[in-house]
Amino acid sequence: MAPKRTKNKAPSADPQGMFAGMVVFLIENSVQSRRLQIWKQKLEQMGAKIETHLSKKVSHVFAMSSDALFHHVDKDQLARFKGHVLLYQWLEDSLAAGEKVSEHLYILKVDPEGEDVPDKNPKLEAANRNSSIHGEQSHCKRIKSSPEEIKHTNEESKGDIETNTASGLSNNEPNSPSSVTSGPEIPSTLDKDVGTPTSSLPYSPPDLNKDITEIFGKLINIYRALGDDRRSFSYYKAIAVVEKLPFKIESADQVKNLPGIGKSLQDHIQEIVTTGKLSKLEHFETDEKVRTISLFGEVWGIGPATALKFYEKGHRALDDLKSDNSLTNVQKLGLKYFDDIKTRIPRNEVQEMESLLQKVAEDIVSGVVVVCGGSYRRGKASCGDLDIIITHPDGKSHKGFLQKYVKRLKEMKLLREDLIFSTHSEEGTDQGVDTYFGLCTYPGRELRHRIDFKVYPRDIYAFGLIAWTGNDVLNRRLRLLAESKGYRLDDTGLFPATHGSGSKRGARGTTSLKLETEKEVFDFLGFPWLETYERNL
DNA sequence: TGGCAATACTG
DNA sequence: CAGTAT
DNA sequence: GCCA
Repeated sequence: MAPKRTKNKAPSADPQGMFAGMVVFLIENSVQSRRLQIWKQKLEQMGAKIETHLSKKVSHVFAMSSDALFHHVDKDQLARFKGHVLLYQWLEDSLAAGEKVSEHLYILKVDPEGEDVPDKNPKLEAANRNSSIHGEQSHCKRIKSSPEEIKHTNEESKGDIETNTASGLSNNEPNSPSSVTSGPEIPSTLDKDVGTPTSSLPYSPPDLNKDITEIFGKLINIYRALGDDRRSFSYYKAIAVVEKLPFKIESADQVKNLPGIGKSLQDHIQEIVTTGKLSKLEHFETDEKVRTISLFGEVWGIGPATALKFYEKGHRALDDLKSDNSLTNVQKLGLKYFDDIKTRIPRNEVQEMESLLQKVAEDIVSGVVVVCGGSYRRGKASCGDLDIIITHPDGKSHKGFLQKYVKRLKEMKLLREDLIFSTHSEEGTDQGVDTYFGLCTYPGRELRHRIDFKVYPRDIYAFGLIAWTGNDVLNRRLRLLAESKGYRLDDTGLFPATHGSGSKRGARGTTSLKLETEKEVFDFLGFPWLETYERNL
C-alpha cells in the first residue's frame, strides 16, 4: 500500500502554490455551491488557508459583489478589517492565468457608500489589461465564465498546436522551439528571467525581500556543496514562499506562520531584516574549507565526498587536483574543460546545433524527432548546456538509434568526449530511456560544451519533454500536483500512486497513463497551460 | 525521529 | 557499494 | 532546514 503521502481526499496543499500564505474568508452568499466547492479546493490546493470566520488572521475576503458582502458581514467589523477584500473574479482570473493577477481591478470598497465597482485607476487598469493573459479584461460585477469556461477558452487560443497531425506525434511540440526562436525574441539581457509575458505584469512580485532570498540562495549552494541536500532544499522552499509575499518583511512575526519557515529560518530572517546580513553566511563565505569544497564541487564528476577528500589531502586549488592520480576519467575531463563547460552558449549557436543534430538524426532514421530542451526551449538567450530529447513517431524506431547517432556524431567531431553512455532499449522490448552525456563542440571550434541526449519511446515522450524542458520549479509543481491527485509523475510517465505494489519507475506492468502531448499532461493535472517560454518560473 | 524522488552509471 | 548526476 |  501507499506508504504515506497522497490521500485522495483532501489534496495536500502545495506549499509553493500560487496562493501560499493567504488566509481567506469566503462569503458564500449568492455563490453557486458547485463553484464555491471548486474555489475552496483550488485555494487549499494551492496553499491558501480557509478560515470559517473573519478572524484576525484573515488576509483576504472574497465576495461575489458588494451586496453580498454587506449582507453577510457586519459593516463595522469590515471597517476594522485590514486585509484585502476582493471579488471572486480575481480567483477565477488568477486560476486561469496560472498566477496571482493584480488585485487592483477586483478590490471591493469596504466603505458602504462605495459601489460595487472595483477601484478604477485608469493607469493601472490599462497596464493590467495589457499584461493579462487573455487580453480581454476581466471585469467584475458580472461573473460570466465558470472556471471550466475560462479554462477552455484559454486553452483554445493556444491549444491549436496540438491539434496537429503527423502521425499523431506530439509533434508540433518540436515546432514550438522554433516558434519561440522566431517569435518575439528574448531580450538578450542576461539569461535570468526574461521574456515571460507573465513576469512583466505591472505589479509582479519581484524583489521585495530580495535581500533575504539572495542570502538564502547562497546558502542553498553552500549546503549543496557540503552534501546537505535536505537542508539546502529547505532554503530553496523558503525562497519560493518568501518571494510570493506581496510585502516587504520587516519582522519575523510576519513570517512565523508561513509554510516552510520554522524557528531557524525565522531567526535568520529576523537577523537579515535588522542587520542586513547573516552572520552564518559571512562565516561560510570566509571559511577556506567551505570555499575550497564548493570550488572542487563545481568540477563535473566531483561531488561533496570527493571534494572533501581532496581538501583533506591538502589540495586548495584546481591546479592541485590535476596532479592527483586518484582522479577518475570523467573528473579529468571535468577538470580539463572546467572553464569550457562553464562557458555559456549563445542561443543562436544552440539553434544551429539543434538543426544540425536534427539533420544528422534524420539521416540515420527517417522521421526521428530531435528537440533541444532545457533553457533553450524555454527561450533563454544563452544556455549552460544542451539537452537533446529524441523520439520517433512510429513508436519503435527509437530503439538502437542512440548508438548509431553517437557514433556518427563522433565521426563528424561534434561529439568529442564521453561522460556517460547508457543504453538499454537497444533491442530490448522496452520502455527504457537511452541516455548519453558527453562533451561537444560547435562546428569548427574546440570549446567544449556539455550535451545530453535522452531517447524516449514515443508513448512517454511528452513526459520526457516536460521534464527536460523544465524548469525545475515547474517540474516540482507538476509533481506535487500529480501527487495531490493520487499520481506519481516523472520523466517517464504519470502513474497511479499505487505505491508499494510495484509501481517502480517504468517497471513493466505499471504503464504510464497515455498522454500524448505536453498539453494533455497539463490538462490532465489541471495545470494552466504554459508555452515553453513561459516556463521560467 | 525519520523522511524529504528516484534511478542509472562509474570505479 | 559509495559517489555522482539528472 | 521543515514537518508530521
